[in-house]
Formats: sequence, structure tokens, C-alpha cells
Amino acid sequence: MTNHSHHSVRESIRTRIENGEWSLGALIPAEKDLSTEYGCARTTINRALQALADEGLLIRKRKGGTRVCAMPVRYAKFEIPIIREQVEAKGDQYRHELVCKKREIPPSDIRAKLNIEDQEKALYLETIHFSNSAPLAVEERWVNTQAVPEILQASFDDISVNEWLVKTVPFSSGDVLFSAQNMNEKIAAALKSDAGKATFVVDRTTWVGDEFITAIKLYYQSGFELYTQL
Amino acid sequence: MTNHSHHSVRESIRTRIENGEWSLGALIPAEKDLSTEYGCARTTINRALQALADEGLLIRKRKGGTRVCAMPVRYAKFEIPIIREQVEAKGDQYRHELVCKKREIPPSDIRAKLNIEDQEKALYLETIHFSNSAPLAVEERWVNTQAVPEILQASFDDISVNEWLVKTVPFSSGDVLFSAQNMNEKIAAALKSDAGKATFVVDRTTWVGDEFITAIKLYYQSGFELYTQL
DNA sequence: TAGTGGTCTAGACCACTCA
DNA sequence: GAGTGGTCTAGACCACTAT
Repeated sequence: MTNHSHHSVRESIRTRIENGEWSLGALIPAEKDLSTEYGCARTTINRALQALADEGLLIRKRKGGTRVCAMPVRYAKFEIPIIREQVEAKGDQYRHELVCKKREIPPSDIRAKLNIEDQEKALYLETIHFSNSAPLAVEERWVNTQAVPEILQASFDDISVNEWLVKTVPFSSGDVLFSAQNMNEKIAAALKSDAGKATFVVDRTTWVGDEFITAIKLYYQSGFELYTQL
Repeated sequence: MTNHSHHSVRESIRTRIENGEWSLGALIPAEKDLSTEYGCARTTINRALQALADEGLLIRKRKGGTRVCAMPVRYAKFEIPIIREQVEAKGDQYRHELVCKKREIPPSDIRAKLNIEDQEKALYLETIHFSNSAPLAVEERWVNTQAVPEILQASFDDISVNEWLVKTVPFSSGDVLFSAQNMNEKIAAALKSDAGKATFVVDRTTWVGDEFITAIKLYYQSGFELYTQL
């Protein structure tokens, strides 16, 4: 086989693994042997195998060689969606409504998450997101104003808080917690639903470097689904 | 700066982006210029920039050059967990109970998902997963026995259906749907909870090549959380 | 058409780790 | 110590696309 391109080599190896040519945990040929077999440079084989190792299909060790992963772990990768885009992707019209904006001392769990000192105030914002004038999600957000003082001057008539932050601190890190909860009275009222209905909850904390920016809790309308692929 | 390694170059560029040296959508220097600046081969720069492009931080076009992504999209990546490991990772003891196993014609939505013909039977399995003898999740699973006929001979005393499938068809593709639902009477009974409580639902379809293997619906105990990082 | 990224090569050296 | 993967280099050619 004379195959030139790390893509084709990668897919070829992937197919051979899926077809069971090498079983779980088995050693596959060394890079130099594969480079002979495929008739290309070792660099090309290396590139292909590294990609498969990144995917979790292979495990590679110097001297130990390359093995088919014995405990294949499936990773799912999905976008943390911007709600406006979620809505507009469906062809619906997006709208949001800021229902609360105040500066006050956050509760202790938020203080801990955002690393805010005891008597320090933060900005609290509550937004309802609409899809075709039906409420899609309620957003409760605390912003660490020490980290992003400019936000106190921003108005959120045109863009949502989230979009403002994405533009201002675009490359942040974060963690996310998904769960299912029963709506309380307040959330149910905002979503024009009934208390007790199941709501998909996304709880997210965001930081840049070692500064915590914001903590968000999103309650989605009942029936909401998050899709992804393996 | 004389820096030799695509890792360090990658992190250096990442930091420069995060620090706003190049703004959203801005053009960054061409590979050959960066290779001069960093004092390394163009290949090394290429490797670093490709990695950042994979992450979604950069957008690259031939002739058009490399730009900081104007609409940064955050990706979350997480493992599709094997329940046993989820449980044992917490130091708890795992146990499962097969409460139903039968061959019958699946409902139409399952037939569509698994591409099963109208009068064809499939295998239905219902399992309860326990963590320290407290029910953690209920699993409803349909298996396409035309794709995996060996499963009819397997007993599931030691390992769960999921683990059997992972071992037998390790490298499958799939899609996943997360949602929040209110427990119905049956699920609530299995989880020793109450009907109406919110349950985190994972709905997953798995295939190999163009053959559909299995469709799973997992109902998690109320309070369950799925964690991931950005 | 010219400039950019995409890729391949051949060779080299290093780092790790198994025996 | 020896065999494996990890990485870098310098040069080359190609593919795409903005102008």
C-alpha cells in the first residue's frame, strides 16, 4: 500500500482497529515498520498515531510501543452554546429581558466560587431568554466586579450580559455542572411553567488566569434537550 | 525568544491571545515570520498553530493567513461514563440488577432509531445500577440482535450489558441527548424516589459502521450531576 | 498570480522505559 | 543497553484563495 497523507494513514489504522485486526490491548507495529508498510516517512505515521492517541484509541509509550487502548473511553465534545445562537439556529427569533440588576453581597457559596471577600459586593443579574416570545431559559448570574469593573458602566439593552462578557473576556476557562431539578415557584413563573416541573440546569463558573469572572445558573424550559455526538 | 518545542510555542501564542495582543478577528503573523521570531523551524510553528486551531482559538486559511477566532466557541469535552467506574471512582461499591430481559418487537421510535424492520424482534433489557446499595440509575436498553446475535447467549450475572458491549464492540460511534424529566411511577419506584421528582436523562444511540447496535435510556437518581470543564 | 498554510521527507538527536 | 516514541530541522512541493 502506498498511501501518502497522515489523514489516510490515520483512517486506515482506525479501520484496522475497528475490524479487530489488533485486539484490545494488543501491540501494533512500531512506527518504522508501519512507515515501511505504508511506504511513507516515519513522521507521517507518527502524526497519524498521535491523532489516534489523542482520541483515546491508542496508548503510546516510549520503548513500550503503541497499543490499542484496553479500556476505550468515549469522549463527547459539545459546544457550550450561546443561547441567542441556539435560538437563531432553529430559525426562531431571539429576545432577552433583564429582570433584575443589583449590587450586593453574594451568598456564601457564590463568594466561595468567585473568591470574593466577605463584605465585598458583586453584581447580580437576572435575565430571561426568549425564543419566539416563549421563555426558553432563566439566567441567574453573579459577576465579580473587581475582576471586570467595566461592566458597571455597560447597559444591556442590545446585547445580553453573556455576549458582553464573551466580547470583553473572550478566552476564559471554566467548569460546568449539568443537572436536573424541579422548578421552584420563581423559576416556574419566569418560564410560564409550573412549580415542580423538571428543568435542565447548567451551572457554570468562568475565570481568566486566576481571576474568577462570573458564576451562572441557567434554568431551561421543560423539554429542553442538549445534543452531542461521540 | 529562542524557544524550541511546539508546546511552548503553543502556550506562548495562547497567552498572547488571552492578553489581547491580537484582538478578536485580528490577523496574526505568518508562520514564516513567527518561525523567525521564535527562532525555530516553520514546521514547529505550524504544529503549534494547528493545535490552537483545533481548539477553536484560531482560524486558518491558505493565503488568508491565521486569525484569532472572531466568535470564540467554548467546547466542553467529557467522558461518557461507565456507571461502574463513576461509582467506584467515588470509593463506593457498585452493583447492578437485571430486572427484565425479553425479546419482542420494539416500539416504532426504537425501530426507527435502530433501523429495525417492522416485524423484527429485538432484545430489551432493564437494569438498575446501585451505588452502595442505593439505586443510582435505571437503564432501559434495546439491542439490535441482528447486529450482535452473540448477545443472546451471554449471561449478565457478572458484568453489565454495557460492559459486555464495550468489550465486544469496543469502538463504536454514537449520539447522546441530555435532558431533564419528571419521573414516572415506574422509574420512581425503581429509584426508590417519588413520581414527579426531576431525573437527569441520558438518551444514547450507538452504531458501528452503518449498523445500529443499541439504544439506551438512563434515568439518574434525583440530585445527580454531570461535571465537565471548558 | 502571488502569498499563505498543508503536508511530506530524510535524517537526526533525545527521553523514556523495558528487560 | 537497546528499542521505542517525541520532537526538531531544512527544504521542498502542493492546494487553496485573496487580490
